[in-house]
Amino acid sequence: MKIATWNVNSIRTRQDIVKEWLAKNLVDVLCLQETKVIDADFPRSPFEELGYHLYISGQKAYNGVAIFSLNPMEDVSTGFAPIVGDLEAEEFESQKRVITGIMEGIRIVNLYVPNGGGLDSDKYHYKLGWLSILRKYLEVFRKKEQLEICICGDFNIALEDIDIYNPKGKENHIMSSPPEREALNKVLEIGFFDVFRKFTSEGGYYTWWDYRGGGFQRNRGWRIDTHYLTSNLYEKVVNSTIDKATRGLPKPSDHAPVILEL
DNA sequence: ATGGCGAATGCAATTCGA
Repeated sequence: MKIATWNVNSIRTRQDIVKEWLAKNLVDVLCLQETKVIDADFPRSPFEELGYHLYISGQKAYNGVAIFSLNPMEDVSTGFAPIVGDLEAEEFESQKRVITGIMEGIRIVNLYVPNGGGLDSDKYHYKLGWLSILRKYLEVFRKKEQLEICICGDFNIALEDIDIYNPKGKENHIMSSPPEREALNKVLEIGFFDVFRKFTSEGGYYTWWDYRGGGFQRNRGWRIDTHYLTSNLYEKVVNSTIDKATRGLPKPSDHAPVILEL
């Protein structure tokens, strides 16, 4: 089984690229972020024609997540509220960044972590608060279900310096500041492991390259899109790769898809 | 340090992303 994650930076703009990629790769599950479209306007048919079931949670202009699955998913929900309660989730429900469902006994959680703006901005604190609720959300699943969990998506955090092309001075940079790393590490302490690092320990592998300044051509990138797995699932994974070639296509997303194989 | 590029909105210029 293959589970992929891809921040597409607008599903309407990237519709053809995603369809062609899926037709070639036919992954069992594709988790998308930054779909940037309300559910009523989501381009469903190209993907349904390939045999996928679509589970979507979008909004106007920003954010938006979706899961495409070859087999139907069970117990699909969107946002934090159905899991942690309305009161805890209240502040975070207007931005569509979370969708989950069960696929072949695996709880799959697709996330678009807030960008965070500048250090110490309102958006930065929103990001840290969001990660705190995410921890509670995942703890509920761990307690009430006996399922292995795959969380994947755009985390907007590079956990280690080797995940950044030039880590020098990046402790004061969004996506690599110590409080962000600490907040994500607290989530992972529940029992999640970075599956890409099971296979690749060296640096130089990235999933996002800035559109500006020839970031991709110079391989000035960041590894911020990942799968984190509970231990039994982690042990079963046989491969984890980044499809860097998609970033070199005409009119690409600034992120490349990441694929794991069970 | 700054700005650069791209998308959405909505029709020019601004907001947002990372």
